[in-house]
This record gives sequence, C-alpha cells and structure tokens, in this order.
Amino acid sequence: MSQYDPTASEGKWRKRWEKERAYNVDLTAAKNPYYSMVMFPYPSGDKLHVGHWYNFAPADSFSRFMRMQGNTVFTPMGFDAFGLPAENYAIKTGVHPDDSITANVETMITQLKRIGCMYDWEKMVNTSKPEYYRWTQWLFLQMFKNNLAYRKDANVNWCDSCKTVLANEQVWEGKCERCETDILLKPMTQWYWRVKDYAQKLLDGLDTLDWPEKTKTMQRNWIGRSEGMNFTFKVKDSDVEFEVYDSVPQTYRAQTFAVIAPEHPMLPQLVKGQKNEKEVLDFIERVKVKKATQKYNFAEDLEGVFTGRYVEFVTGDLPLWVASFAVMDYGSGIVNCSAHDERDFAFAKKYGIPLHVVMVPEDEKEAEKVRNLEYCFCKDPQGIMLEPEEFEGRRWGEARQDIINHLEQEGIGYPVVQYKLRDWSISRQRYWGAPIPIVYDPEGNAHAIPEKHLPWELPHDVEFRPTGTSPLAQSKELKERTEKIFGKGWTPEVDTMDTFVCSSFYQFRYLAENSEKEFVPKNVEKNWMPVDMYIGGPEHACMHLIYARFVTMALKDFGHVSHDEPFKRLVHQGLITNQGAKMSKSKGNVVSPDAFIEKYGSDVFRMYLMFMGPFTEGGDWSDTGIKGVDRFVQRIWRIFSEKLNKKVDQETEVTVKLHATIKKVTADIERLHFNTALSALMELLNILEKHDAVSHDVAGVFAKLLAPLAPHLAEELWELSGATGFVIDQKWPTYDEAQLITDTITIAVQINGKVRAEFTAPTDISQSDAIAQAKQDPNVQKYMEGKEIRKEIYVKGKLVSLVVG
RNA sequence: GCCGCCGUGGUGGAAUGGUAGACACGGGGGACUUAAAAUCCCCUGCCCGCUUAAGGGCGUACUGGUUCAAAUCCAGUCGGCGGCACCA
Repeated sequence: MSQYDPTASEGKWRKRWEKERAYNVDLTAAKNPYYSMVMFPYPSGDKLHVGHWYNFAPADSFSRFMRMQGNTVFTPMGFDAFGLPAENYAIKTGVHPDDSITANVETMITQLKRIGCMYDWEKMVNTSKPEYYRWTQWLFLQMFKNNLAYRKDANVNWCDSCKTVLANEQVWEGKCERCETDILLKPMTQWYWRVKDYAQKLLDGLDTLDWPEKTKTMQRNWIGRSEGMNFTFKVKDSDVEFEVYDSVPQTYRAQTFAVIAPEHPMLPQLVKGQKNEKEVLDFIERVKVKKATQKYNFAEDLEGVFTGRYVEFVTGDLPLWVASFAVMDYGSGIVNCSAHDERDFAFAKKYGIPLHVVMVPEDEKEAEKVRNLEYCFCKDPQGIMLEPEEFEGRRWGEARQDIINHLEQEGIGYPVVQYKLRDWSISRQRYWGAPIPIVYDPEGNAHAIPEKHLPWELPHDVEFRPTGTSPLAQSKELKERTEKIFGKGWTPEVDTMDTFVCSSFYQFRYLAENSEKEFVPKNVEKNWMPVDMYIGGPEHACMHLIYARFVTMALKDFGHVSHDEPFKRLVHQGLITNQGAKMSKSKGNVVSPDAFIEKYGSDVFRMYLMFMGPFTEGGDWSDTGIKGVDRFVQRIWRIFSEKLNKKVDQETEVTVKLHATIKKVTADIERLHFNTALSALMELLNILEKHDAVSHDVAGVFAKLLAPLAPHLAEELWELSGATGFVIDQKWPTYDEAQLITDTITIAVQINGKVRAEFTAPTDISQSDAIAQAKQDPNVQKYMEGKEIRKEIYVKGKLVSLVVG
C-alpha cells in the first residue's frame, strides 16, 4: 500500500510550477482579469505564524478557484518594509534596517513559497527599496502640487520613549500603541494631507462597495458626518469673532454660556489682562496635558474655569468658560452650551451657571421636573418646544428643519456639515521611512524636489539612537547632497513619511512591474483596477483602508488612475486564537506552523485551517483535529491509487453524489465557506470508498475540486488519473442538474408539527399521492384516530404536514 | 453609555423557515497483530422503554410571540466578543 509523501510531492510540484511559469501573468494581454490581493505582510525576523497562513492560504484557494472558473488571476505579494520594528531592532543591535529587512524578506519569501500560493513573484514590491519609495515620494509631490499637502504647526502626540510623533490612530488610551508610554504634547511643524477634503466622497463611495457592513459602519462612524448650523459669536469688547457649530440648533434659545477648548490658540490673547489670567493659563496647561495623555472621562474629568470674557449672541451676552470637554479638532473649538445637552447641563450644575429650559416632555409631571432643572432633557424627538415663540408647541424632531430655515432667514446662522475625520499627519521623526521630498531655501520656504531627483534616497550615514530630533538631521551626506543640488544654505526636510503612505498605493505598483518610468501603465491600470478581491485583517478598517481609498480618489482627480475606489470586494479573515487568547510573543502562546508542515505537509495544514470553521470567523487553535485532515489526504491517495480502473460501470449512487458535490463545492468556495466545501469532498470520498473501483473521470473531477484547497495533492492526483498538464489550468467542473435526481426520495410526515413517520416514494410523486401515502402509515393513523384533519401541506420532495384536532 | 456580531452534543462545527447535530475530533466496543502503531467495521445529544425492538419525552443561552412548521423570523432578558466613546 503506497503512502502519500507530502514533502516529496509538494517540493516537486512547486518546482514544476516555477519552471513552467504557471503563475506568471502577462498583465497587458490578460483576458478576464481578476485581481486578487492579500494585505502584504511586514517582514519581521520571526517565521510565518498561523495568522499569516490563515490569511494567505484560504485567499489563495479562492484565487485558484477563480482561475479555474476561466479568469486570469493575478495574485502578487510584497512587503510593507518600512516602519518602527526594524529601526528599533537597529537601535538595539546596530544592524542597519536595510540589512535586517533584506535578510528577513529573503527568508520570508522562502517560507511563503512553502504555502504553495500562486504568487507572481516577478511583480513583488518592497516598500523600503528606492525603486518603490521613489513613487511614495512621487505621490507626495502630486499631493503637494495639487494642494492636498500642507504644513501646520500643531501639538502632536509625542512618545518620549520612541522619540517620535504618533498619529491619533496610533495612540491607545493616552499611551503609545507600541511601547505603552504616556503620550506628551509637543509643538511641531508637520506635513498633513487633506483627507478631510474627501470626507464626503469617502462616505458616499462606501455605498458602492462589496465590503462587510461592519467595516463600512466603522468607516462611517470614523468619518462622522454631522449636519447642523454655524452661529457667529462676537467676543465682547474685542474684534474677535468665532463661528460656532451646533448640531441641534432647535434649542438655540436655551444657550446661556459658551465654552472654549483649552488648546485653542486664541485663548492666551483672550485672557490677557483679565483678573484671573494666571489661573486660566495654569488651568489650560494642566488640562491640555491631561487630555492628551490619558483617556478623557466625561463624568470624572469634567472641569473648567471662567475666562472673564463674554460672547454676544441673540440670547444675550454669554459667559465664556474654558472647559475640559471642548475639543479643538472639531468645529471651531468653541461650543455653545444649553440646558438641553447632558454635558453642558452637568457643567453648568457643577459651576452654578444659569440654565434656561426651552423644551419639555409632554408629561406635565416630567415637564415640571425639567423646568426645575432636576435632570437634563435632550434629543427627544417628541419634546415640546417652548421657544422661540414662532415654534411654541411644536415637536423637537419635527420642527428641526423649519427652525433651521427660520434661523437662516433671520441671518442668525447658516447650515453646515461637520466631519469627525481629521487630516492625516504623515510626518514621522524617524529614520526608517521614505524621506519627504521637500527642501527648504535659506528663508525656510518649502520647495518640492523636482521629479528628476527621485528617488530622493534615504541616507545611510545616521546613528539610530533617538535624540529627539529626526535621525536624518544627522546625515552629512543628505545635507551636502541638498546644498550641491539646490545651493548653499538650502536644507533638506528631515522627516520621513508614515508607513501608511507606502501601503496606500501598492495595488498600483504591483501592476507597474516595478517600472521606473511610470507610476502605473494606463491601459493595465484600467484593465485590472479596482482590485476584485482584497483579503486581510479587520484591524485596518479605519486606517489603511481609508488612506488607500483617499489616495486612489486623489490620484483619480489628478488624472493618474481611472477609478475612485481601490478595492471592490473586501473580506476579513477571522482571528486564530490559542486557548482563547490572541497569539502573541509576550504571552508565549504563538503556534508555529513549522512542526505541522514538517509532519503533514502544507496541503494538510492549510486544509486544516480552513476546516476549523468559517473563514471569516477564525477560531481557537487545537492541534488534535489536524489528524482528521491528514487521514483524509491519506485516504484520498489510497483509494485512488488502489481503485482506479478504466472500465467501471458507474453506479447511480456515485454519479448523483459526484454531481451534488460539484454543486456544493462550487457554491461553498464562492461564499468562502471552505469548511463545508471540504466536508462535501469527504462525503464524496466516503461514498467512493464503498465501491470497488473508481473511474479515471471521477478521479479527474475529484482532483479538480480539490485543486483550490490542496494544490499540491491535486496535481499529484491529476497526474495519477492519467491526465496531462497542470490541474490548475483545467476548467472547473460543471454539474448536471438532471444527474442530481435520484429514483426515490424520503418524505417525512409531520402531525401537528412533529415528525411521526417517513416513507420512500418515487421522485415525481404528486401532492395528492404523497398525502394519501402519508395517511397510510400506521403510526400516522394512530395520531389521526378520532380526529379531524384541518389542514394538509405538502412541501415538494421533503415532507407532508398534517394538522389534526 | 452607543453601534455591530455571536450564543447548537464532550470538542470544532453543519443546517438561514421544512426530518437539528452533516463532516470531523475525542470517547467506547470489535477486527487485524506476538504486541503496538497504522488501518478497517460498529456505537456515540440527554432521558424513558426493551432480551432485541417498536415507540415516546426533552433538547439549539433564557422568557414570550408569529407560523401547519422556528436554531433560523419578531419582542424582551442574560452572557460573550469586537469597534467607538468630550465630536457640541
């Protein structure tokens, strides 16, 4: 009895695929292009972990399926190679990031190849190589040229341990996401990209995408569109005016005070010369740091101080307070406050600021409580308006638009739309990233580096030890290069770009085949974009996946690409945990695939991951179940190598099961239900095992159905079945609906909803015959005895339901 | 607090209105073997019944509802997971 030897077989087929360039795609000539991508990995020094396999292997199975369906499938692979880990490693060991990354990429490629994916390695990208990051810089220049890049002095999130600025997304509960050090504030000049300009477009585009609803909802919340009105507040005894945003302008009459964010740049000027100037300034300093460095808690951290200033509004002169809860990055940083907002209400109560009620509940008892300021009544569509008098008696929800129109007519305010989304800070005070292609003249003005000087290379002569300034500032070579090209006194920008910039456009660079001449060939881009299927983790829902969409939209507006959206269909794989916990080095619960691959081969391992449960749900790792998949593989091999026979009178049972399996496996892989596709194949095998011989045709179909899931074994089986060529080049099998029909069927009989009997009948039995036959069953008769039949239902081919009573 | 998802045997899971537990893992029993591994066969939701059986009851987190029929749809409750949370 021959044993299947996965190690020998898998190596053999990988070599043959490579030799015959089975997975290399001619991008210009492709028919039915299907672009299938996974989120590219970071090349860490560690080996591939279960999470990588769980992402890449099922994604590959889907790609293989699409290929056999007649598509030219392009699945590239690359490396998101810039970023902190390599730099931190360099700081620790002195190994240059370029060296460690190059080595890591090499070992990672070897490991990735063992999965047996259809990657077209000729189109690989590595974001840390000059031939890639010249385009990262080119992208920056496009943004700069089109006024989507700007510089702004801002308090940035500063991690004193990593010595770097962090994006809002990288701050976790006031701590650095990486090292958990408390964030400090540091004023710095940063480059920003105007994502906010695209807020509406980013929002609208979501409706066109085949993405998980959950992810779309997360993006919608992240973008945070809100409709309301702006009012103008003039500061009393001053020329200063503020536009103040209000999302519930219905209750504008209730406004009795206003608050300003502690971070507001005008604040020092406003309080200058006030009696309590020092008190206010001290408060601002303290709260600013507190807000930036720890999670703000509405109830516990509610505090403020009176500025001594008043603002003029139609409701009178409102005292202006500095309040901890006011946010600088939303609206104008000034908030109008009323009795009809939970926070405002709590704040006013705490500091004894007068409140004025303009809306009450319908219930008179409750209304009385609200009038007496016993609790805050807000945002209830049924609330009854007391003011303004033109709207007295109307409902809060229903009167909204009328009040807005009224306010607009009266010139008190004007409608506006606000977004929570903030512009993207792309500057990083780090070494290991793409240098920002900007130089400064002796007066300090920013100039774009002309494209002919790209790639603007990352200098090599830097110390990695963080000093608080950007590492590039130490490079003599960079300084000299800048002066040589631009003139004496010119200085280079020393910040590098956020790695999310690198990963925002790689889908185009795969298509460019690393071309130096163009960002992406127009015809290829038009033919292949958008990406048909993008598979990766849900953790990127609000960063990478918004940035990539923004960049694509911007590039389309600049005329470089032809579509607004980069990823037509998105799927998130589930998470594989170990003993219920996320696998991590610190917990020491990381499962290494290596031992399993060694023992069972890559086909078994990837099938086991898929067999564990639904792809999008992940699951908890267990290493006992893999045996079952190994047995499946060995049984396939044994059955086909022992029972294969040219002359087989195929029995109906086999034919029916075969067609049913084709149908089920096809539907299941389409839905990414790999677990049930596999169980269908196991069922088919269980049937085949009962028969003495198996035809070459059946073996061939089995090989094809198996090809997406176990690519190596399928080739071996295809060869065994006597066929030539690669199984992956074959057409996906089709089933014949007529062959699914059996001679007899089993019909269940329900009495009052409970199954009491079943009988076999000809497939084409009529409704009346089925019901008649059901009634003849002795057990059924027992339940019908002395009772009247009230209703008879026949579900074709499945059951008879009788209602008696 | 808000939004979303989920809850099924000892375990992973299957079934998206039509015979709950497919397919596996684990467990029990048997065959083969000097023995073990491997392999093969049978049993395996819980309970009642029985020499064997026929049959019956209960059962998809909980409580109700809709329906001839509910794991599936609706309402509420409890538990778990994920995201957001000062956005005026």
